[in-house]
Amino acid sequence: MGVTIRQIAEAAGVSRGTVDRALNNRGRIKPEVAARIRQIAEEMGYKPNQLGRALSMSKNNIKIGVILQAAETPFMQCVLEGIERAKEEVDSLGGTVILCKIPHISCSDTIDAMEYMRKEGVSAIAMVPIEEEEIKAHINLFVEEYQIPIVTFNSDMEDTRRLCFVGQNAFQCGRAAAGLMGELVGGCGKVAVISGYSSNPSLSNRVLGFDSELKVKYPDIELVGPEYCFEDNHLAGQATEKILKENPDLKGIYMTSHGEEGVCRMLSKYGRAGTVKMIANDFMGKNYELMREGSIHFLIGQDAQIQGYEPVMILFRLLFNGEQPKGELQYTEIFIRNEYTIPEDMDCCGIQ
Amino acid sequence: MGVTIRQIAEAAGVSRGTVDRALNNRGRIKPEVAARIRQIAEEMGYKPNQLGRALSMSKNNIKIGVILQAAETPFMQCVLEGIERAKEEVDSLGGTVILCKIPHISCSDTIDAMEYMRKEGVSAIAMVPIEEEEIKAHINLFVEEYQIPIVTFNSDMEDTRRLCFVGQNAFQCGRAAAGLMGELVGGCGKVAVISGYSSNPSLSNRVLGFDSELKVKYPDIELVGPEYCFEDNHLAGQATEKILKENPDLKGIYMTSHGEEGVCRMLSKYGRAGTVKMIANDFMGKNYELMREGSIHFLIGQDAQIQGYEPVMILFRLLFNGEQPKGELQYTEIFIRNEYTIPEDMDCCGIQ
DNA sequence: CTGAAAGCGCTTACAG
DNA sequence: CTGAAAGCGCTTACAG
Repeated sequence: MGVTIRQIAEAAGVSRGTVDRALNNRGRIKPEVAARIRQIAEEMGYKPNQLGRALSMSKNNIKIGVILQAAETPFMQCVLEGIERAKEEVDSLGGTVILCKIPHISCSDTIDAMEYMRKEGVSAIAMVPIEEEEIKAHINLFVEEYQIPIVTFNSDMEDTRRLCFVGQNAFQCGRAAAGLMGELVGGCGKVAVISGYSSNPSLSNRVLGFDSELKVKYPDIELVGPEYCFEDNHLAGQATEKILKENPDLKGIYMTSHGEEGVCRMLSKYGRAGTVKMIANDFMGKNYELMREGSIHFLIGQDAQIQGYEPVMILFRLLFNGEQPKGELQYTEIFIRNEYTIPEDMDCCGIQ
Repeated sequence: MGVTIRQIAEAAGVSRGTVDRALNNRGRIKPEVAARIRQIAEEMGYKPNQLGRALSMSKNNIKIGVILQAAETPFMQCVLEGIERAKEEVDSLGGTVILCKIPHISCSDTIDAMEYMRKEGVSAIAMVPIEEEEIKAHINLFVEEYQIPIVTFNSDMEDTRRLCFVGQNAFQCGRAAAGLMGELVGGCGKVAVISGYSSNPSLSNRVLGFDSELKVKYPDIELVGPEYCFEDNHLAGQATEKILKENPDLKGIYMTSHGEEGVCRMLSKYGRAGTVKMIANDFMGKNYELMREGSIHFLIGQDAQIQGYEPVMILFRLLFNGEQPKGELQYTEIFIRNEYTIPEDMDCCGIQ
């Protein structure tokens, strides 16, 4: 147990309020007195007790808004778990978190949500942005005009005044896949890419990272595709069939996005499951199962929970302690898993 | 902001103390009253405010002891960081953590540390045990006689009354390495193992897991070794040279323990760095560097910080909330990294 | 510029 | 079995 403000007040012969003013630079105090108190506090090794601080400040009620897109998808469900965890922590520290879940992707709903939060009097917002000029303008409006700091997560919106971004470095994710694939196929042969949507920047960046790194590090690998499957198993299966027919000597497939089951089913049908090396993304759906049975060789994942948790906590720390985020780009870790490193007691998101 | 005990008291027409007794099963309350209060609390959606709770309880001063072995090693330095983080958190919640760092491995020092902590009045101990009957007996004595719960970390001590263990599943770690190596060398050829000490159970388990999984999954791989290098670069180099001379067609090396630099230097000398596939453990020393330059292909790591952090927090949660640990064996995650998934802004331990 | 007091939500002796 | 009160360490109007 540490030194308290009361002990310092006694040692300095002043009141507790005066110590508070000195230590927290609140002004309205004679500079000499403040200096003397600060020195005494230093000598006594004073460390403010966060508990007292938080409890006392809980009158202020820090309110943070969170806007989630595509809330119905499994991935966002995991992100949501992280948000809920942060919410519990903020609650227990006397703050409040309000959440808007937007189904699918909607620009107008997003703007409505932002406006709603402003009316609710939030002091900060964490949100998944959408690639739209209107959203961009609104983010800047909130930050500059209303002084409401904004953290983006999952997708970034670089050319705005947002405080920082929390999410995956998709390009690097693709490179990691390339490094794995290069070793899996022994550095030569044909490797295909199946992606989800050509319009999705995260997925495109994975493809880009994968392609460019293969070209640099494994120039003897020939790239096939990308084919697009719109995250649909049936379409993914069709794409796989097409690729297999055109490239009977195919050695590997990298999937940037969902549709893994469809691919694996088709590989099985052609007797190629396990021999065509496969790398997929995210610890969800049937992916662990497919890895256990040998159809998927590596899974690359992001910590979805952290993507929900951190943005909220970054804002809370900012508002509560004045603590600035560590950097503008907070990339979440890129996990590589094989069948031996599947967590045993995992939550719905497959992260331990 | 949630419902408070005061609001419940008003709603129920009783005092706050009575609500406290009802909600925390403290007895000395008429069962019907207790039941009614609990129902009201439920209806109002009461969640205890941890802040008020902690501040109030900080009078009790929960004291937790931590005993660290081989504290001078880089790995334990990282574990130490986790301990420090836990200590800060416990401090800020009104508790105390006292720490004994034991240099090298000493049975008598460990017992002395345990006795010291008991005299200091700790309510629980987190410790790295040593494989000695005396330690085993002492752990049981503390748990059974003195009612001081003990959590082991880093190494386990299975047949004792310790509450739980936090650390790596070394056998599984070896299997993960086998899965990687099998793919790296294309499922056939000669693969060597270099370990640290034959007497260290963690290292032996890695070797065991590696060997057994290769036999099952890649029967065409021929195992060489294990050689022992006592975590010394020079000896590791000699072992490597011996292996290379006896097996000019060597395709891979798995190192369970330190001495990586020595191995890589020798591989370079023979012009085999990069072509002999290498898998090593832990994100420390020069390992990331060796991976960047292509000498090491995969690193398998454990979250050393968590190994320090969790044991302390498990005990704190137990003493503070009566929260039981989730399971007896809390295996930390097994991370696989290639050169593309090296965290950018890492602390000394190489974990983000 | 400084102090005395009330309050944040909970727990805990102490009376009764 | 129940209540009234003090206290944990801090912040914040309110007086002066």
